[in-house]
Amino acid sequence: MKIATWNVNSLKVRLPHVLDWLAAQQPDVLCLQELKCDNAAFPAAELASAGWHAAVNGQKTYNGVALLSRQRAEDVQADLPGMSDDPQKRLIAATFGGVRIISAYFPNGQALDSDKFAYKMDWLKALEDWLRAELARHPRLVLAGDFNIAPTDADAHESWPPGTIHVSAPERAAFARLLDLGLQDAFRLFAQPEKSWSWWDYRMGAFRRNIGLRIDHLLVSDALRPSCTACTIDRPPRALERPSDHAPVVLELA
DNA sequence: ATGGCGGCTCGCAGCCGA
Repeated sequence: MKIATWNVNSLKVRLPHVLDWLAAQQPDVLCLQELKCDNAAFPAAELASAGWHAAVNGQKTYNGVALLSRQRAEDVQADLPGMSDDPQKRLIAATFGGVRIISAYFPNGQALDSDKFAYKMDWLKALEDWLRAELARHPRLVLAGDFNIAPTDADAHESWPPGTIHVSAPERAAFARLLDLGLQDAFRLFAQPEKSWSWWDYRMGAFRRNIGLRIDHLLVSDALRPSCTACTIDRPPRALERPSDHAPVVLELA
């Protein structure tokens, strides 16, 4: 089983890249984030023509997540139960072949003294609380998405200011609490090149200079860990014309 | 590295992302 995650930064703009990537990579499930379109504007027909089902939790302008798959999604859930008043569309979960797969777009947080950072930490707490129950219901589980957290110093270019957004101690502690629920960072189950990033700023030639962060992750439950055979960051899409600023991350399960 | 890019919007400037 092949599961991937990709923050596309506007599905409308990136649809040609996504269709090409799906055709070439043939994943079982692709978790998308930052659709920036509502459910009515979601390009379901174009995807269906290529043979892909979609479970969508869309939002205009910001956020928006989806699960694309060859098999139809089962037991679809949108949003975090603990954030029922939150209008931001950041999570969708469904079951595929007995594996629970979550596509999540974690809040950015902007800066540690921002209201958006408080929201990020609240969201992380709600995720942790829900995930504990979700893991009990679904031992075979993958939490995939744009976490907006670089979990260790090896996951951020040295130029990223220590202690700031994406690398701060409270964010990393929240990430560690997710692992404590019985999850593994699939990327780190395998030997990887140094300076492996999943996001590069559009500005200042960051991709060409390989200045970035590893903030897109696939966390696998303990029950799935023995099945993991590979996890890689697929850089070439970041080099396309008019790319997303994120690259896909791909997990292979035996 | 703090801006520079690129997406969005009852748009033509400002917000947001990371």
